[in-house]
Amino acid sequence: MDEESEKPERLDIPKKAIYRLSIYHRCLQKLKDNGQDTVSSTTLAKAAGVKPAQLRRDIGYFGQFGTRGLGYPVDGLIATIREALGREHLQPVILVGAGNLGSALLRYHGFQKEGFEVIAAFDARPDEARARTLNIPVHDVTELENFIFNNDVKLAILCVPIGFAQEVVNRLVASGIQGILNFSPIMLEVPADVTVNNVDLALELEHLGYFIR
Amino acid sequence: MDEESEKPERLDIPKKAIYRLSIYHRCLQKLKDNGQDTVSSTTLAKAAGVKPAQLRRDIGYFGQFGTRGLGYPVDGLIATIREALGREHLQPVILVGAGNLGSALLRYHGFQKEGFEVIAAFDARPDEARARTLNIPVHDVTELENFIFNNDVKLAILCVPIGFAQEVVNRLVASGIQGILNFSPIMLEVPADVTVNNVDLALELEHLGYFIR
DNA sequence: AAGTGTGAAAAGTTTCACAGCG
DNA sequence: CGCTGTGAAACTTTTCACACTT
Repeated sequence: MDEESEKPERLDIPKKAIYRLSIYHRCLQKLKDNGQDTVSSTTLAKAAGVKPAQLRRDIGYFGQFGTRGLGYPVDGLIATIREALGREHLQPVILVGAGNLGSALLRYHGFQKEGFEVIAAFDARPDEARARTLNIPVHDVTELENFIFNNDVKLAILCVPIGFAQEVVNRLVASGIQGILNFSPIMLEVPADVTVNNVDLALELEHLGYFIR
Repeated sequence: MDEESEKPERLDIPKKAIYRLSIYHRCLQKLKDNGQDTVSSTTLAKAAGVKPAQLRRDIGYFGQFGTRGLGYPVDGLIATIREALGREHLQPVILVGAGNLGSALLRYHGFQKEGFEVIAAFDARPDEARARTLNIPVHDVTELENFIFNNDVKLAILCVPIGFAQEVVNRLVASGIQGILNFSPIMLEVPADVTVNNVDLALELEHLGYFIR
């Protein structure tokens, strides 16, 4: 949620800018596929749905990459963003809680596409039948600690029922997990050097309720 | 994404405050279940994971409800928030795109719990077998317009493949949908009086990548 | 004494606007 | 000329701190 930790430099980059970086990355990928090799802030900004000045500012946080009068090199920018987001290498991820939502996420291939690999799932009562329909091993949750340690996993997706969330998180943190994508509608308590990202589906729907009349 | 529309007063309330309102609502519900009938900003704020001053400010956007020296009436606050979020009545919702993620969301009961009812799903090629495993009708997407009109639906959950997203959104908007919960990793174009809420799962995972070392 | 409501300060973020480079 | 890079202005949101009420 927050970090006043040991990371150099990077601390004064707005969190929202980090999110936009991923969006830019996707747009750049598409441009690259189309054979573009340079792009102006105006063009990229339009594709990403932001203002050109904001895009330039966001990119500026990481250095100077553009050529005045021309624009940015597509490949160069992609490399820079991958580097910034720590995505040079395939990142292993585990998923805890292979219930309805959890199994759906395992079948969802959006993660894989973006440089993450969900290498295993864990559940309190692994469902053999369901496990066979996924092509990822579903382990008993008791094996969590060993697996994380042996495979040097840093990221976890959490889909367990509310009542178990905090307990599981404590174990994840103790085993060395540094980032948690949390689908339980609950505020998790973690040390300052662990980042939690909440995805609260009901909350997003409720939020819309405010804007419809 | 933004609105400079005809809504009175409410325009100067921060969007983030609206999100927090849903969180407060949940915490209040829990307090009520525990038999509490008043709560101080300090207590509620701790439960919601925010600072007391922020909670008071957020609540203050909607009026004065507290009693100095005592706190807020739990019931009163719940009522106020429900009213603000437009949740006095059960809100019908449709889901478009009953693929992997879509069907998982249909099985997810978090929405129902929070006052929304997913009353129908639509798909380009409704899968009969899969439909039987859900207890919600899956219609052909051609019936979209009629259904929305006949049932006065205002909210839609969008889980179609990227390539179809904008096209479907145009139809939703033309049929009177005012709020869209979008799971496709794409920036949708909608008129200013329609609100889009993006839930981009891959992006959330990428965001975590920045914070792990 | 306990706790709200809120001006005013601080912090965070976006946008403008333009100098300066290729 | 076109487009980046960026100071400075504008705007938004959070936090402080305290007067005020029960």
